[in-house]
Order: sequence, then C-alpha cells, then structure tokens
Amino acid sequence: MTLNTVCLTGNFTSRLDMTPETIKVACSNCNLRELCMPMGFNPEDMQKLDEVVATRRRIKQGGMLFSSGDPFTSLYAIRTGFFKTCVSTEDGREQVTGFQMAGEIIGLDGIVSDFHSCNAVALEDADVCVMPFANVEDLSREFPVLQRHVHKIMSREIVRENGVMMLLGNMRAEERVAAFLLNLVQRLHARGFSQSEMVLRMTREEIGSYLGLKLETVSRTFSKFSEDGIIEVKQRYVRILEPDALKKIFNPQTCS
Amino acid sequence: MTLNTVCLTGNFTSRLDMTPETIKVACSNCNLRELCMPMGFNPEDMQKLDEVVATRRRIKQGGMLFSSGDPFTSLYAIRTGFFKTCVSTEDGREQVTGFQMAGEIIGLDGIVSDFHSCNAVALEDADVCVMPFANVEDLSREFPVLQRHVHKIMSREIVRENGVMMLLGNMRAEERVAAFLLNLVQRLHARGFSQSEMVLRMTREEIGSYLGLKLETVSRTFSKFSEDGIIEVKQRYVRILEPDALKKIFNPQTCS
DNA sequence: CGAGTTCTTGACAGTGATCAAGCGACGTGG
DNA sequence: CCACGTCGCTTGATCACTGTCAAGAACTCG
Repeated sequence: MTLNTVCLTGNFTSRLDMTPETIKVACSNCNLRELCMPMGFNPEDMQKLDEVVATRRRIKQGGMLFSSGDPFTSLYAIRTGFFKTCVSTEDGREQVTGFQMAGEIIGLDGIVSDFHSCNAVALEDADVCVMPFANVEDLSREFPVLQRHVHKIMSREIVRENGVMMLLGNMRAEERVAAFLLNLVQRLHARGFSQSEMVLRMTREEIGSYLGLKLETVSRTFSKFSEDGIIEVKQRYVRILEPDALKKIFNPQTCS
Repeated sequence: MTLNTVCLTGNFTSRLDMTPETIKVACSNCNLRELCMPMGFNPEDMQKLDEVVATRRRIKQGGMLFSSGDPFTSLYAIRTGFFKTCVSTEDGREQVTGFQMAGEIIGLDGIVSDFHSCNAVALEDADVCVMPFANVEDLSREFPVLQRHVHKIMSREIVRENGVMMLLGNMRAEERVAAFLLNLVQRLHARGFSQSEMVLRMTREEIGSYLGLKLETVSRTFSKFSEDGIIEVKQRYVRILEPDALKKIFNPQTCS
C-alpha cells in the first residue's frame, strides 16, 4: 500500500514518514498518483499521461486558486495543502461546498459554462498541478482508462454532494458535526495520517458554513462531544476518543 | 427556437402544440435532441450517434427506474414523464436530491462505484431512453463534441447541487420555496410550457424533503405566498402572479 | 508584547418542527 | 352515479433546536 508515502505539507500530527521535497512534476513519479490518476498503466502510457499536467502553481494561504466568474481552462490536482470551495449569494451569504485535500481534483464546476461558479480558497499554503482541460479531454479520447477515471471523479463529486444534501436536509447539528469529523479523519487516514487525531485547517465558521450551522453551534457541539468524552478538542486540534460513539450519533440505526 | 416542439405527455397546462406519438427511437429525429444531445452535428454523424440509445423503457407512476444498490449499466434520458431521485439513511430518513423532467439525464451517480447510490422514482408515467454507459464512452472517444457534452452534463449537475447546498445551508423557508417554484417554472418554460402556471408532479412532502423542510412548512409557505397575492395555489396547481416578488424573496439583494 | 482574530460560553429569541384535527380531492367498487 | 375509504393538504397550538447577540478568553502573528 503506497498510500502511506504520499506527501503532504503542513503540520498534521502523526505523519508516518516524510518524503523530501524533491518530487518531479511528472505524474509518472508522483507519490499522489494513486489518488488522482487511474491505476494499472504500463510505463510508456504513463509517460504520455504526464502531458495532462502543464505546470504547477503555488497558492499562499488565503489565496484564491480560482474565483466565481473566472474563465475555466483547467482542472487542478492538489499536491499539497488544503482548500475550501464556496459559492456566495449577491447579498453576501457564503456556502462552503467542500473541503479538498491532497490528491483531490477541483475545478469541475467550470466545465458546464466555461466559467467557474465557485471560489477555491487555499486554507494553507498549497501546491497544485494545473491540468488544462483540453489536455484532459484529448488524452481521455486516447486512453479509455483515463476517460473512465475522469467520469468517476465527476460522479464521485455528485454522490458526495448527495450526501451533503442529506446532512443539510435531514440531520441535526450533532449528526452533522459527527459526520464531518468522521469523514475528515477517514480521508486523512487514507493519506497516511492518524485515524484518531487531526488538526483542522478551517475555522469554526467555515465548518458551520459547510454544515449549515452557525459557528457557535459548531463550537457548542464540539464542547458537548468533549464533555461526553467522545472527542478531545483544543482549538484546531481534535482527537477522536470514541469513534463508535461518533458513528452512532451520525447513524443512530446502526447501534454497533 | 425548436424547443417549443418538444413533446411531453402529462396534463401540464398551456401546452403550445402537440406532436403525435409517432416519434422514432432514434435521437436523430427526436424532438428532445436539443435538450439531451449536443448540437451542431452533420447528419451522418448524427446517424452514428443514434447508437448511444439501446432501447426505451416505460416506467409506471410510482415505479423505480433504478434503486440504490442496483448495478450501474446505463444513463437514462427522460423522454416523457417526471422523476425524483432520492437517497435514504439506514434509519429510514429520505432526502430528495432532485426532480428531473423531459430532456434531462439521470443515473450519473452510478458511474463512480458501478452501483447506483440513489433511487429514481417516476412521479408520473414515464418513458426513458436507455443509454448503456459503455456506448456513451465509446462514442465519446470518437466524437469530441459528445465527449464535451457528457462532461458538461456532469458539471451542470455538480453546479446544480452546489446551488441546492446554498439553499439548504443558508436560506430560510420562504426563500427555499420561492427558489423552488422559480426553478421549476423556468425549466418548464424552456420546454414550451407556460412561464406562470404549472401542475406540480410531487407532493408537499417531496418538496419538503428536497428543500429540507417539513410538509407543513411547505404548505404554510404556499398559503402565505397566496395570501400575499404572489401566487395562486389550488392543490397541485400553482400560478405565479408576481414573479418579481418571488425573485425578490429568493434574492433579497436584487431589489428589482 | 499587543492587536486582531478565533473560539467559548451564556442568555434569550425565533424559525420551523411536532402533534393533532379536520377538510378536500380522488379513485374504486357497489 | 354515488358512497366510502384513502391519501394528501391545510391550519392551529405548542415546543425545541438552533440562531442571535454579547462578552470575555485564548490563541496567532507581526
């Protein structure tokens, strides 16, 4: 399982190992390949696939990778760092639509209209692979496995959003927060980090925006979970003490 | 504008014209082509494109086109009828994730895992074109314009869901209901129906599920809009009397 | 070290949920 | 064609969850 060797910057806890910052641009020797590229390529095809990525781009914390209204040209594969995507109404209300980490792809919102319809903000210094969408489409026609991969990425995003709609439409505050924590720690674990500890990259307000709650409610829910001995919270640091209790809150039926 | 000639069964009001039920299966002479197929094909390519659709399938009202857990094989283009898609939790809570009408594509949720993750239920007798996804992918590789079209459809769904997240996360009941009505009537209008009248195909409970509200709240909101002279409601029949008032409720900033 | 941001906690309020009852529409079968 | 049963819709009364407002504490970063 090579997932343990993916490289993430930032001071997450319990890093299993640290790859030095000498990684080539090419996908063919990128540690994140398993996350953002299809599997099972022979080496020479892999070589051709390196053409998807045109350049790299660094975004400082707080910077925008793209904004609503920007012309759409490329998808972006996150190499390091952490993003939020959000949409906003004309009267200034903001909805965080997702949090993205290494190996995930952002920018899919721009395909339909050739303009981005959401903002992508770096929550920590980040590094992305720029994949001009024309390249993606050209190579997709040549490599069915890449074509399938692109379709799966888009479908996964649709299914993820279905899940968020369920959260927002049907779940109470505690269920939403439990689901959020479980989802986040699971994704970090898949990248080689601890399955019980994490350092949140976003504020309570951003969590609240994502979950359809106010920041005070998020804070109170954290405090309640903490009092109940389910988690340990100290600002951005969160440790899950009773994952089963969290799962039970998220899904009351499965009384494991 | 050939959109006026699309054919929808059902007793929507203000049908502009009625095409007889003699339409061939082939996309090349389907009235809905403009809605679910890419534009600007020369006739011979159009011929080849007919291969996307394998068969047609009729679904009775209340019937399932597919269910969560079903193996994924095909996308479906709605020819006639009206669907809802929904996901449900193990403890029986249901979230309607969308309402789909003629010319729209459903089944995209199945691509990522080769299994469907939501249910598609016909809210009235329906007729769909079955497009085996293998065909879609094969022809996409051959025809860039189809490839682009498929990508746009998936991106459009992602953007739509972003909008729903905004509704669910940030909007109050009146705003959600106003947005729902405006969206529905706009889509019907694009299919040649009235821009002010419609017959809802779904129950108050289904609307509520979609909007993250209880059916009583939906009903009360309809009543309030009715008392305010903004709409006229009689059961499933809805007439929009003051579209600008609705838009203003949906988006308080744009005080037109 | 200090200014600003983020987080926590308390008191109170309001929106929408819940519970309950009755009405109206529709479909079926006599 | 009408009676009846079912389902969906409306409306009222009350409640609870989460939002709002406010103050202070803790942390961050220049």
